[in-house]
Amino acid sequence: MSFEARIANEIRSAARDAFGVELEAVHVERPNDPSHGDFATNVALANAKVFKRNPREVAATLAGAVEAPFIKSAEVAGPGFINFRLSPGAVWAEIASLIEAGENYGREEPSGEPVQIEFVSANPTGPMHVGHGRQAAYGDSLARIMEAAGRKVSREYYFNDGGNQIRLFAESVAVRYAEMFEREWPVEDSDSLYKGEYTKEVARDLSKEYGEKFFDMDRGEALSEIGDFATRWCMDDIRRTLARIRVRFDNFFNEKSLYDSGGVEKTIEKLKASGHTYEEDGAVWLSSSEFGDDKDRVLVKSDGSYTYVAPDIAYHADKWERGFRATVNILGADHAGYTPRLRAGIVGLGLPGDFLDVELVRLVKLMRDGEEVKFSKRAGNVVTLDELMDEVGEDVARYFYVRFSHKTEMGFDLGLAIKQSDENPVFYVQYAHARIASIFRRAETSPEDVGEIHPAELAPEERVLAMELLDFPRIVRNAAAKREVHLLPTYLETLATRYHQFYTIHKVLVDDEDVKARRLALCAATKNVLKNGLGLLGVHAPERM
RNA sequence: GCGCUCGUAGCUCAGCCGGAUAGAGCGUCUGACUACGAAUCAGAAGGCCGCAGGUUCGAGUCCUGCCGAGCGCGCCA
Repeated sequence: MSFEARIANEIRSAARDAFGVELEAVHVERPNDPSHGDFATNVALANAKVFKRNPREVAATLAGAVEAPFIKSAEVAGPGFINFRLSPGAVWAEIASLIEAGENYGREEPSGEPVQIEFVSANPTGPMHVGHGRQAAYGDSLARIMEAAGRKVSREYYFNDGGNQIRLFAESVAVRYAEMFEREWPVEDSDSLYKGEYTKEVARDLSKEYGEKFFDMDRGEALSEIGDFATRWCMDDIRRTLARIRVRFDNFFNEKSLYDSGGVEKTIEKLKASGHTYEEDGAVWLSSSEFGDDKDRVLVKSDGSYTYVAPDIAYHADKWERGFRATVNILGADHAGYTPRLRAGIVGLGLPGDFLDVELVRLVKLMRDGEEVKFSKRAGNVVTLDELMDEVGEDVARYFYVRFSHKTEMGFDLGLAIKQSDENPVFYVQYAHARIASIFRRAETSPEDVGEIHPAELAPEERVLAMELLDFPRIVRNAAAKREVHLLPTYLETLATRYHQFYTIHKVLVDDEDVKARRLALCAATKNVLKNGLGLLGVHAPERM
């Protein structure tokens, strides 16, 4: 049990004994100022009305009543805070068990209902770009963090391999393909085609495998086959990129299977039967405005084809049928308006609306030499995720992506990122880890074997470091609950600072065996937390650098 | 116009369930390597926390309004 929880329990029982008051929420926090002790609580202030007494008086009574071996002192301060100091023995015991826990420190065994997280879900019409990268890094880290916080997680990638975009993409490749044989592939609207260089690569591979066969085929069949090939090509490429940025999925789900299984049709029929649809102008509309959407949406167009909403609703019905009762969709901020209509469809099917939860990730504003790089997949001037990683490396890319709240716009100046890579916060955190590894090499021992710890009073830098280390599980829980991945990088940078400060003032490898064992324990504990924390972000913790 | 997300140091951003003197990195300036890694540390400068009200013992944090930014508001996805 954390010190916060243990202190809260002490306070609760003290309030019960001294005042006959049953306290509900007892807020215990770490003060910013070390002179205010290791922990502080504002109960006397926050519950002034309940106690019907002067807060300072209440605080004094509570502080006097608290008595536990792990608490060294409890003092009243300011308008009525109670400041706690922990006994060194208790702190060292926690540090020892932290080291003992190893990779499980900060991690709870997953239990209960699984949550399904859907993210990236980029269409297979081109390589992943830097915007996808942010969603990939955020989604994967969130999944890891939620797992660490004790939630079962299933990661899924939904890809659209049918529909208009794919048809356009097939045509784009067909045009390139024809060029290779110096022939023509007539298209209606060449402006809407994908123009990226990669379309040539797809065409080259296509021609290698099939030669000129598509010129002799029925145009529709040819396009369908080319589309299949091009889609597969892109998915292979995307999977490679995902692997490179260390993002894994439990399942890749394709839109086509929903048509093949009749899922889309079944969903539409169900919606019709539910009475939440109507026909107008030859189209089938979903009465989504009944469920909070701005307006009603078309499900089936007047030409009989589906809008993208239809398969998406079917897809979510499928998630429900597969047994998921909680899902999180991670989407680009440009899809903000999409949630209400999808939720309307879900509710229309009789499923609970909170089955679907959405996190919007702001787009990445990519800068190069102070100028914004506009990117558009069709125009072809995309900066791909692979190019970004080529320039700054996988660790920097992953770390940088999640360093800021996913809700804020992120400006990423490529030129600057390369130039400043030496001063990058990733290296700051990694350096602390490598530095510790170096100490253990010199000490000729391992972090798992630091010897017996004989508790003693901690120096200020040691105490601050220790308290930071013991805060890790709370940070993980908090990040998971709020789905704010950036709390981890923020924490790790603070921890690294605490360690560097400790390191500068205190020599670890001293002659006094007791002192050495305690300091080595702090090093081992820090190394462990840095490694676990970076692991949650998909960033390496190097032994040397 | 309506909706969503934001507005904190020159720049990029933190800030726990409302707590004590609002923090870090980059940039600028000054110091510290013949002790375990100087990719580090210590210090300085730099703030009407967008503006105005409200809630209360206490507001960067909660509420309302305004100003500003981004995104969305298709029988595109």
